[in-house]
Formats: sequence, structure tokens, C-alpha cells
Amino acid sequence: MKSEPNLKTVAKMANVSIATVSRAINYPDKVDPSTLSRINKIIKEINYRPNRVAQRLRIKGGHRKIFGLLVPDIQNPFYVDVIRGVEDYAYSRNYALLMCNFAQSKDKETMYLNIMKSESVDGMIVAPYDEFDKEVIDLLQKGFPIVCVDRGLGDYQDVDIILVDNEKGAYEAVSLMIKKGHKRIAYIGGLPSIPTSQQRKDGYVKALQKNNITIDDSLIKFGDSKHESGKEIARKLLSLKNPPTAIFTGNNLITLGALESIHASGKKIPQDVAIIGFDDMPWSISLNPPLTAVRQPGYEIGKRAADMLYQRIMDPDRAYSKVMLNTILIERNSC
Amino acid sequence: MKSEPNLKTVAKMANVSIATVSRAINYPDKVDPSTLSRINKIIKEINYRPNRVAQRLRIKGGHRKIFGLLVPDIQNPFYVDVIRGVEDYAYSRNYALLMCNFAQSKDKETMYLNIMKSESVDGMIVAPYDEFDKEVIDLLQKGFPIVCVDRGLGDYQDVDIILVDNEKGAYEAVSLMIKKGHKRIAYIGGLPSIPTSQQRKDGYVKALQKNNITIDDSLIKFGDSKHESGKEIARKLLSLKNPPTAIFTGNNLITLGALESIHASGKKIPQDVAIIGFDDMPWSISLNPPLTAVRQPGYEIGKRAADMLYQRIMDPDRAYSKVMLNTILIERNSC
DNA sequence: TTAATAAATGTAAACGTTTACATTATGAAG
DNA sequence: CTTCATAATGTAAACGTTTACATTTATTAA
Repeated sequence: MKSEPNLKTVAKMANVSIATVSRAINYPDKVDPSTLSRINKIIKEINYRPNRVAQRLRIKGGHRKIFGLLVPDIQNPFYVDVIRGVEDYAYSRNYALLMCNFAQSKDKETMYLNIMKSESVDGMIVAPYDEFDKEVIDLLQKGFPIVCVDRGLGDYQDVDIILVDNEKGAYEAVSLMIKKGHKRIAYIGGLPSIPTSQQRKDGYVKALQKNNITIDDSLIKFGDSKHESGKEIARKLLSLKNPPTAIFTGNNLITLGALESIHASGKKIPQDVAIIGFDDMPWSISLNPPLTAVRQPGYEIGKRAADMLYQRIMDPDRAYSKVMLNTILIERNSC
Repeated sequence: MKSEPNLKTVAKMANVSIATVSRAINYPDKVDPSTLSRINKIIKEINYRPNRVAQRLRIKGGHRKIFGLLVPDIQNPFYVDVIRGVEDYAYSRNYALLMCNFAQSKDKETMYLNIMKSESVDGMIVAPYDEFDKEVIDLLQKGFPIVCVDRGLGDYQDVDIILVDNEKGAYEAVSLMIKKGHKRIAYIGGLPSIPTSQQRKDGYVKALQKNNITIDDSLIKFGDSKHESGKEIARKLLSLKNPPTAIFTGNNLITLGALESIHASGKKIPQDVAIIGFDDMPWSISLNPPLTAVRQPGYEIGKRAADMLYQRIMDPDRAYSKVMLNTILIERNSC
């Protein structure tokens, strides 16, 4: 494989030192116009591009033009929206993106965190594994620029974070169910260790309490945030002697799994069982039936997270900001 | 921000030269056991990790342990499967992954290709923008390790590639429609420049011809491979004076869009209009109605692509391999 | 003309690794 | 006790940039 052209190649062709070439690229007004144009012509001719690895090694933190992005589950369309938001922002500012999916595995998260660090990213956007995420907190304490999305870090407050009012979103959804006359409402959450799973449960509980419905613990279940567990838990719930008449599902994938089980059980939605999902999807309207869902602005979250990270990098001493966006309850036909 | 420990830090603490530390890590049997354990203790203690950027700069191609992955649309669940396959393989071999989504934009593709090159990846897995993709072909000609997934490069044959028999998959789907009595069958393809859009159309045409149904060009449409265009085109198709009784959609997102339009039109599926989608989704069964679809083994494609890339890197002179996997037609209730 | 200033360019160090080569210490064989 | 091989370690160059500093050249002011 032929080796790529580098500064030396260009310098030799232009009969100047590599420093001049470097300057021609980074500080064009610091080099003589005629030299500049000669260099530029050569660069174009041989299609020279600076080696980012060498650049990153030399340049100090904050100006390497690369972000890290670490999401828990790329199969979840919500995170895909977040990714797109981050990516669009990065592209617009000419940042590269080192994007990793830790697939809800603590080991993978640790490994990717290490890779990102040792890839010398300027900063990263992370949806932490859980609220105690030691690795992330360590990084923050060392002063590494990080913004959290979707999930916070419990008591640890010195961090930029953008998320959604999960409790309120859940509260509204469950309130709607109650308004429609449901009393036996189940909640299927994701991994219990994930903050959002708990917050959404809290919203669910509040709504029941507010309406004087006693909490039935056998209707509150947690899975692993994936399709299969939604399916399995819904199946069990529906085969209870006294099954719920409504199910509030804690994320996208769980919703889809639950939907599958409800259909398999032969029950009609919403007549026999109602369902509202946390997280809307572009195709929710094409589901059977069109799904009533709590929409999170994933794309916006991603975009703003990237901007927060950028600001943090540019001014490491600025105050931490917490942004909490609202969800929207989209009523369709599943409740 | 405190600076990370490096070889020098460890060397100083262990009272040896950085070369010895480096050897302790890379060739443990080349250093004295007592020195080794001393060094290892220190490494663990201060949690030293080699700087991948510096490593990559030094180490020559093929052993830098980083792959690039370039997909056309991360919103399309098919590519998400491919990504997962590649990622699992990479993780198992301790490779990092520079993952980029060019969102069906030629400009972005070019930029990401450049970034990957200048990030010095060992090789990359790419679903090219179209079959003429000059940038990708250039890279190949320079001997850069690349494997193509999902889409080929037209006449350019010197490349490893793994994809699915699109024509056959489409042929089977449309044949099923015909068997069910449909004569006016529409095809909504993705971007016409994408090879798969054409191959799936070819399968569609073949099935019609085989059954002596005359091709009606007004029923063959191409969009931009996204949800919106599926929706829009389906809407127009359905409002024709003589609308199709069946629609074969050329990808995931188009299917979802078309589904939305069909529902909006008030037509019943499959009584009024049948639909079969290319690409199955985990939640196809939860759609309204459960979707009949052509399944591509995305995860396997990703996994095998990664392995092909690995093999290519390890042995640059091996013969090129083309792998064509079969699709499976999954009959549910939409046709 | 000369001295001072500004503009253009060059030189070399630094970033954190790996590795060819040189050096030293260790032990075995004669 | 040499002599030689081997093991352990060190030295320094290299990877491709950026940049502080030094040098050269051109320009201006006196």
C-alpha cells in the first residue's frame, strides 16, 4: 500500500520547510502570497490531508476536534435520534465523532470509556450506565469535559446534563390511563439500575396515588430494557389471574415487545388492554393500533448536548447547566 | 485538567527506561520477572493505559487495532443490525471502531472517508454511496483494505463484498403477491442511484414478466430511501385513478412511510392494498397488520464483513471474496 | 547609509509510543 | 580465567504534526 503524502512531501515539492507548509494551512496570512498559492496548488494536486493522528498527538486538549459519544443501546430508536443530533452538530463544526454503543454492558462501557480517553477526544457525551457510574464520575473529577444525556449521576452534581422530565412524562401518561377508567395498571420498566426506569416508575406511582389507587407491587416489573424482556414480562402479566387492563411501558423496545405479547394473547387494544409507551417512534402511527406514546425530543437532546460539550470545552470554568426538557404525550389509539 | 500518566511516568516510578516499560507491556517475556511485576504493579496502581494516538502514529498499518465503519443511514434498522454485527466482532478482537453515518449524503461520505483515512484506520467496512463511488474505488486501488456491505461497486470487482441476493428476494416477494391474485403491483424504491434499489426493482420486474403481467411504469417509483418519501409516494400511488392493489416497498423506512399513508387513506390491508416490505424489523409483528417482509441477515452481514476485513488485513494478497446471502420471505398478514 | 522594524522562512523540540541497535550484566564452556 | 553466548536493559530514532525561537530578507525611518 502506497504511503500517504505528508507535510514533508508537500514541503519538498514546494521547496520550503515543513513549517511553512504547516503555516500555509493553519495561518495562511503568515505566509507570502506567492508561496501560499504554490503550496495550495500542490496540496490540491496530490490531495494532501493532514494526518489527524499526528495532529491529535501534538495539539493539546480542547482543540483536537473530536468528540466521543457513548450510548447504551443503539437498537433503541431514541438513542438513534440522539446520535443524529450530536452528529449533525459535530459535522457543522467540523468535529469528528468517535461513536460507541456499550449495549447496556458495564464492561463494554468501561472499555469504550478507556478507548475514548486514550484516543484523546476533546470531551464526551455519555448516557451513563447507572447513577453511580464510577468511571464517569472519576473522569469528571479529573476535569474531563463530559456532558450526560438521558441519565444523571445521582448525587454527583458537578456535571452538565440534559434530559427529559421523566417523572412528569410518566405521570401524564398514567393519568390519562386513569382518566380512561383504568384501575389495574401495570408498569414495565427497563433495567432497575437505570435512573430513568426509576423516575418513570415514580411518575407512575404518583399518578396512582393522586387518584387513590392502591399500588399493587405485582404489577410493577423491571426487565433489561430490551425487546425480549418487554415481551416476556407482558406475557406473564397478561396471564395473571387478575391481569392488568393497562400497561405503561418504560421504553421503546419494551413497548414493542409488550405489543407483541398482547397480540399473541388475542386481547384487543385498547378494549381489553390499553398501552402507552414511553418514547415515541417515527412509525408509532403505523403500529397496531397507532400507539399512544410519550415523546422525547431525542434529536434536540443530542444537538444541545453537543453544544453544551462544546461550550464546556471552550470555557472549562463555566457553571454547570442542567437542562430538563418536557415530553409530549401523543394520543393515538392504544389507550 | 491533570495530564494522563504515560510511559515516562511509569518508567520513572519503576526506575527503568521507557523502553523497558513498553516491553513489559508488549513482550512480557523479554523482561526480568521481578522488573515485570514491579512495573505491572505500578501500571495497575496509577491506572496507566497506553495512548492510542501515539501508538497509532508509530505502528504501521494493519496492526493499529481500529476499523472504520461507514453506513448510509443509521435510522434504518437494517444498518443498525449491521453495526451491531461489526461491533461485536470488533469487541471480541479488541478492535476499536470509528463509526460514521453519512446519512445518504455524498459530501458527508467524502468527509468521513477522509477522516477515517487520516485517522489511520487499519481498514474499513463501507456501504458505498452508489456503484460508481469514486472515492471508495480510489482507496481500493491504492491497496487500502476495504470490504463493501450491502452494495457493490458495479464493474469494479477487486473488492471483498458481502450482500444479499436482492433480486431474488424481491422476486419471491412479488411472486407471492401475484400468487395472491394481485396484478397491479407498485414498487417504491429508495434512491435510484443505490444498487439495491435497482436490483430489487429488477426482481420485481422479473416476477411480473414471468407471470405475463405487463409492466406499468407509472407504478414504479423511486424516492430517497427515507420515511417521508415512502409516505409521500404511497399517497400519490393510492390516489391514482387506477391505484395499485399491492405495494412492494424497497426498504424499511419506505415501508413504514407507506404503511402510514395506507392507513391514512382508510384502505384496509391486505383486503384493499397488500404490502410487502424489503427488510424485516424486530417489531414487524407488532405492526398493523403484522408485516409480511423480506428479511436480510443484517447482524450476520456485519459480523462476516468484519471478519473479511480482518482476513484481508492479515493477508493483503488473498483472493477477493464475494459472499451473497439469501433473504427469507416472512409471511405474516399484510399480503 | 545605517539602524531598526517587520515579514517570511527555517530549525528543532515536543507530543507518547515502538523498536533497531548498543551496552551491560550473567552465566556457561573451555 | 578467558571467551562467548544470552538475557536484561538502555539509547535514540522514527511516526507526522505544531510552534517557540532563531535566522534571513525586505522595508522603513533617521
